[in-house]
Amino acid sequence: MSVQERKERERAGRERLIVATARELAEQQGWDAVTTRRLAERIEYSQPVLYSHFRGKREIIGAVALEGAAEMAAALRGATAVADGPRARVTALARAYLDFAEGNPAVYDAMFRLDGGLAFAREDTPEPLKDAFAALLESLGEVAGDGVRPGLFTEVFWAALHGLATLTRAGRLPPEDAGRRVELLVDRLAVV
Amino acid sequence: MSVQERKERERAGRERLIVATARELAEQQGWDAVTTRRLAERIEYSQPVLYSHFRGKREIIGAVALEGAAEMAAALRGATAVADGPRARVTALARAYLDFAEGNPAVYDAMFRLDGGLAFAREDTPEPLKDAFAALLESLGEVAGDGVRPGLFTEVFWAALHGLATLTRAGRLPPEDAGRRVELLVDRLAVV
DNA sequence: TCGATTGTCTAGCGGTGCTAGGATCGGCTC
DNA sequence: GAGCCGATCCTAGCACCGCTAGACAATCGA
Repeated sequence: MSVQERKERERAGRERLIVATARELAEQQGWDAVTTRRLAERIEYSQPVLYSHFRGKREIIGAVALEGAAEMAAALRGATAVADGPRARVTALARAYLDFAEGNPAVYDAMFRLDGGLAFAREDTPEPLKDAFAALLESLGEVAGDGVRPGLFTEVFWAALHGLATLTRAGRLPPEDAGRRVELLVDRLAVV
Repeated sequence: MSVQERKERERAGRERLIVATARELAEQQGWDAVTTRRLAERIEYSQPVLYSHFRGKREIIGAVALEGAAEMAAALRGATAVADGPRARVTALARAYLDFAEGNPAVYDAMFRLDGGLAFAREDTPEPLKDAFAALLESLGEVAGDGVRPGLFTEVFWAALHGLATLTRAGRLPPEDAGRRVELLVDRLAVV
């Protein structure tokens, strides 16, 4: 049995190595540079090994997305925990979200822009994704206002943040006023 | 001279054909299916002909984006023209924007998600793109509220719409509550 | 009618995601 | 300890991608 356990351990380790390497490469040079050949070379295995762990490139992106979702949830909770009052929490949440998107663009893309083959907004949505949404909901539910379903409010607020994050990074919005845009968004959307 | 003019006319016609065919193919099967080989086959010329009109695939995407921007601007102005009062105009604008994004997903992607090699939010931004933003500004400037720069307000509102459009289409947001989300967005952001 | 120029095509480069099939290595049985 | 056998991994290759060099043909002006 011990032999089999060791093999499984090694296999799991190699899988983590694949995901970590894909992420690293994506952050360094963008997802376009993450080819199966380059990835295989970096982990010092041949290409087919990748396919013994994942169905294809899409699933690797999905794995990076799940990892990122857990980190984002932690980052959001960390930011809101040290803020006083609902209004301050929402501002901290928005800033933390945009900071995460800016600081981990490849991970953010894996989560929300690319197709990682993951289910969203459904029952069989993977737990890390549900939890990241829950982290948003925890602070945003407080300021949804009367008669507005917290989930619906969270969706709208999230969409606005997502729009700001993607349009800014794609050069569609000038980066200078980023701070003022967040202020305006929180001012108007949150009911304190 | 007449010969040269005829040639230029034919050339311009073929360029329109390329752009129209690329757009059609993208709407039918997605941008991934728009390969230079398939595109060349559809216009019944060989691949290199594409490169005598455009530097590469990116520029073709850019051309589709410009065409789409003009159409979107017209659609937005058409929708707001028949609405009474600032509040109704903003609602109509938001609906028209999301309808355009849903009805022309490939064009929308060319404009705002893919890299078409176009400059945004700068002086040398192509006129159609500036005009599409202007169409947003015309209705949104009315409801920016005191002390808020209309341009900044428009950017935030636009980002929210963009977030809703992209997250919904990518399956990140359930499509059922789309209408309610727009209502909430207009309610909170617009100062009537 | 002939030469030059313009236009178009064939063929091919290096790259992509992915896979079939053979070699090699390890653990298990005798 | 020897030899079998199955798991594991790699080499080689498929069809496709964006893009381009260079040969060829059609068309124009003299």
